[in-house]
Amino acid sequence: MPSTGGPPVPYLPPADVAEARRVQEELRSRVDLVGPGPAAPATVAGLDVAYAQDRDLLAAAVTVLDATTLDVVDEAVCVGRPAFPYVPGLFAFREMPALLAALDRLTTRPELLVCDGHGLAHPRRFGLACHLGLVTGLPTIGVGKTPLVGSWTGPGPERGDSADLCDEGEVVGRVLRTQDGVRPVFVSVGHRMGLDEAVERVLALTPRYRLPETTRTADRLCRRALADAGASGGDLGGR
DNA sequence: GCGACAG
DNA sequence: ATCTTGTCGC
Repeated sequence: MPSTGGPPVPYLPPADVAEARRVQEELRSRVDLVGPGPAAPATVAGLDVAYAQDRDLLAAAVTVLDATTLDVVDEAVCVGRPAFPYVPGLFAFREMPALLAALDRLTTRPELLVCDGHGLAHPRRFGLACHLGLVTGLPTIGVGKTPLVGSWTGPGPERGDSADLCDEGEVVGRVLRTQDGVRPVFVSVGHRMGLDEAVERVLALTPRYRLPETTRTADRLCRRALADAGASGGDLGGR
């Protein structure tokens, strides 16, 4: 029986920065960094958030893709207010409430979540992808566009070339070239997934562009939702 | 003490 | 994240 990492973890909004760090320290041991995840997932979801700083608004989007065709088969958004200030390393507390609300609005249950941000590659080894994995119980992967922690050498210039991302003497992720000659992305395990497996999934999601199709579709959706929220009066909701 | 710092 | 023109290259 594949483990889901124990009993469900509720999402609890922290009162301040110190409490947020304590929550991460407490939950980090419950992450499953090995997996394996689904051998051949039928669906993969992408999550992303867009901000309108000046209006104190945010839109969280989830798109569910057919893992083979990469067509969008389901999607949901949630427009709301940032739930926490932006503090590097505590990023999850800002976006999670809206992301969870969007996930709740899906009509299907994706088999894998690809997050816009890191998982294990985090100062306390508990980035957004890990937290989202524990709370949803789903396998998750973190894909960051820029590093938060760690150092590396390489990777080679071609699609598929990669190098270990190391921090404090441990491998916390993989720096992966998803297209020939483009800047690499930073892949790390979120939950219920091994690193090699995560890298394979990301490559399967990047047949053409630097970023996974999941991230690209979710990005377009949350931007559109934010624009609509401004055009249609400004009331929240998500439909 | 000084800088760095996912989105 | 977001604010933004032009520019290099396929």
